[in-house]
Amino acid sequence: ELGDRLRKLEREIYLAAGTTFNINSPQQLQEILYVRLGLPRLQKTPKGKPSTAEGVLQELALDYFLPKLILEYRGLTKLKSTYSDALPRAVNPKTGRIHTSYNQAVTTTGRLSSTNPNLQNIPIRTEEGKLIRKAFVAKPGAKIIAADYSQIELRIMAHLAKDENLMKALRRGEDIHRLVAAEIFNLLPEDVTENDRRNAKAINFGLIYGMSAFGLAKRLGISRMAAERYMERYFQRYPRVGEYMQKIKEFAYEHGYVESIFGRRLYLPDIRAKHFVRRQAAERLAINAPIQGSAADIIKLAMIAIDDWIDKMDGDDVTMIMQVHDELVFEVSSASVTTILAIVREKMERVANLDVPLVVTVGIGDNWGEAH
DNA sequence: TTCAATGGCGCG
DNA sequence: AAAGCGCGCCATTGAA
Repeated sequence: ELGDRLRKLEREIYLAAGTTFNINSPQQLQEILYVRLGLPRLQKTPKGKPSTAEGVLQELALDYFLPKLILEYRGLTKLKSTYSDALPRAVNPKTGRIHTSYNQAVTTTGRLSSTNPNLQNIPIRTEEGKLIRKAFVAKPGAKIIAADYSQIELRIMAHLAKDENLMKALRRGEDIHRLVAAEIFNLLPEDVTENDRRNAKAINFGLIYGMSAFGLAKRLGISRMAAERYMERYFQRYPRVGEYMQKIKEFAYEHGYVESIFGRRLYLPDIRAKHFVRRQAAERLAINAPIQGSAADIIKLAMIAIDDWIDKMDGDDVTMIMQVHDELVFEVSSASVTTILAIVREKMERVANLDVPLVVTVGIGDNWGEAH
C-alpha cells in the first residue's frame, strides 16, 4: 500500500517539476526548486546552500504546489526505509523478537540511547506512523502496558525553580498548557483558545530548552516584539522560573558545571568562552541539562525499583521490555494486567519526592500503539 | 565495497 | 552574526 501511494506521488512530483529526478537527493531537489523553478530561498544549510528542510518546504507550500508533494513523499519514504523495511530485518530468528541495545554512557544528560535498532524513535505522531507502533504486539495471552511520566520536565523545572504559582498549577493536575495560557493571557481557563494553548505550550517547552524570544517568534510565526511580550508576561506570573534560569547560568559560570537533582554533573567549559555563540550554547545546556538529566535519573531509579520488585515476584507475569526516555513498556500476562499496572504506576510515581507530584499515565493494549 | 560528510527527520 | 535540548538512522554523494 505504501509502495502504491509512493509511485503515484512520484508521478505527480515529476509532472509538477517538469522533469524526473531523485526526490530524496537534497542536491537534486535544490536544483529543481531554486534554480529551475526559481522558488524563494528562505533558509540556508550550514554549508550555505539553500535548504530544503521540512520547515522551509512548509512555508513554501503556502504559495506553491510542489513543496507539499515533496513533504508527503519524504514522510512516506522515511517511514518505509527507516521502519517498514528495516525493522523486519532486525527480528532475531531465535527469539522472533527485536532486541535493541540500550547504551548507558553515551548522552551528555544521563539519558539512555537505543541502537541497532533504535526503538526510541518509533513513530507515533501521524496516523501512518502509528501503524508502525501497532506492529509491536504482545504475545498470546499477554498485553502491552505503556506507562508515561506526564510533563516530567515541566514538573522538574517547577521543583528546581520553586515557583509557587507554577507548582500550584501542576498540583491541580489539569491541562497545564491551558492553565499557563490563562495566566499569561489573563483569561479564565475556559476562555483559552486552541491558539492560546499552542502558544503557551511552545513557551513551556521553549523555557526548558533555553530558547530566546527570537526563537519563540520564529517557532510561533509571530513578531519578535510579540514574543518578547509573551515571555515578559510569563516571567511576571512565574517569577522564580526566570530567576532560576539566571541563577543556574551564574552557577555554571562560577563552578564550570551544572548538576541534576541527584548530583549528575555536566561540565561546561564553554560557559566562559569569549566566542558568544559557544557561550550561548553552553548557557542553554546549563538550563536544559539539570532538567533533562533529573528526568533521566528518575526513570532510571524507577527501572531499578521495578526490576527489584519483578525479581522478588513469583512467576513471569511481567517483563520490562522498553524504555523511551519518559516511558516504560511492559509485556504482562492478561490475567494480572490491572494489578500490575497499578503497582508499576505507584512505583514510578513514588520513586522521587519532589515539591510537585510525579504523575504517570498508563495504558493497556494488545499492541504498543493501542497502549497509548 | 566501504567510509565519512551532509542533509534530513523519526522520537522524547 | 546567531539566536531550542537530547539522541540514531536513512539516502545520497564523492572518494578511497
